[in-house]
Amino acid sequence: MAADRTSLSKVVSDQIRGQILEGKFRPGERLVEDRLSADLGVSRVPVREALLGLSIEGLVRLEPRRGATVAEITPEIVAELVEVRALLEGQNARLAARRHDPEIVAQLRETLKRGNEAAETGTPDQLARLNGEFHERLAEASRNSVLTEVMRSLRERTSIAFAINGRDRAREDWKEHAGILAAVIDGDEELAALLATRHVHKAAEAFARAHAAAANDAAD
Amino acid sequence: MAADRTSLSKVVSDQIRGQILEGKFRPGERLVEDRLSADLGVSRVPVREALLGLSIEGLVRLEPRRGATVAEITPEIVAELVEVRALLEGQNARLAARRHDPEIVAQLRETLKRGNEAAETGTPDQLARLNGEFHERLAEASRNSVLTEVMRSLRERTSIAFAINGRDRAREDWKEHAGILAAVIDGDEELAALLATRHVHKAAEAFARAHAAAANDAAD
DNA sequence: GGAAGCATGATTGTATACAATTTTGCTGAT
DNA sequence: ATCAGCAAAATTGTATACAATCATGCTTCC
Repeated sequence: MAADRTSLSKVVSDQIRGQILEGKFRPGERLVEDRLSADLGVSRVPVREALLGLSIEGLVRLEPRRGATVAEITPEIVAELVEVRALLEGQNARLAARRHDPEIVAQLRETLKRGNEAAETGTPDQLARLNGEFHERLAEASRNSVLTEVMRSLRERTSIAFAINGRDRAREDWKEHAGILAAVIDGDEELAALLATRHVHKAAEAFARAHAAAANDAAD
Repeated sequence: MAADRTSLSKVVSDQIRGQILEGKFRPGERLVEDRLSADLGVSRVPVREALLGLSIEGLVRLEPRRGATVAEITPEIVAELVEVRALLEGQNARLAARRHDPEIVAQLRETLKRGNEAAETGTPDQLARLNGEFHERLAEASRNSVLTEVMRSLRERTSIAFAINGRDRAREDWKEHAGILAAVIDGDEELAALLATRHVHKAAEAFARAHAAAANDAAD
């Protein structure tokens, strides 16, 4: 077997995170240690460590003696997340435009191409993954690892909420991605920042509409 | 005994975090699980969970199979942290000025008073604690819990590095705090944001000077 | 004398076991 | 029928035990 350069807790953590982000575990759902450890074929210890880590990241809610649940991202929390995320995405885009590293730009172009295709024919699963990939690569373009990590954490949490946005919004997403990338390539810092900030707000508005509509349906 | 509404891992985590922030554990120092568990009178499990959490917060570095060390905050990392922190402190101060909640303002005044005293006669320990308290309360003034938590995480990490700043800088710190608070009370959003951003940069510059001087001494 | 190789001790990673607490479902009284 | 009270089951929190890996110091060979 290849040298294990990572711990089992990390693997378990990535598994659970993945299932949450894919929507396999829904917000509010209980995450029972025994069941997870049985499903993943490990003992409870690495599962506990994974859940603890995810709770600090904000993806899981941990109540003492009452166990773990998938974090419920309320509209109020979304508003707070968006307020911070919009600011950071803006600054990040500004820095990305300042550097406009050719290698990263090439990667972003590649992701953009695949994203545009997926916006038409892809599954929600693929869309979510490509969206994450675009933002991750854009975040790396600032060459600030602290910024990249904070943004990733915020993005994962908003993505749980934004999952209710449909294909219409996905098409808009990728149009906006294209605009941001163009500004980055041009080295137009101000425009890149503006578009990136606006992109977050637009996604949030789409979420707010979808959320209100869903609440209406539930009230019928 | 009063009802334990918190887990032992949390207690242990707070203990270790406190010792790191007080400088009891120095950057680069190894944190051996056995020793910590013996010192704190608990088993290794809560210690492990605490270390894992602290590593996600960025205060501890965890290498697979090689254990935990107190995170070393290099000048490069400081620069990254400061770039993000300055932005967030600015936005936070802007929001604080917009709300200028009387109750929180009263608390800030109280902390400011004690901070000014400590700047003259307090121990480095007290200074660090009061500095943290001021920034924590200022962060709460924005009424954005996400922002508060992200800022706390960034602040803790910079504070490890900024600990080498001496009493001269402490006096400047509290002068700047006074300026920020005054702008918040006035509801002057732009000034509050400017001063808060500048405050972070000034502390970073003081750190850079102190760090360079220390490096010079070491080269002698 | 120095370096490679190996044995030993120290430390981390995972599993299992047990204690403490919470949840759940039943029973019986009003 | 509903609710309080209690017993049993489920679940979490902590401790201990063992396996896997890494660090250290010795021996031996050149």
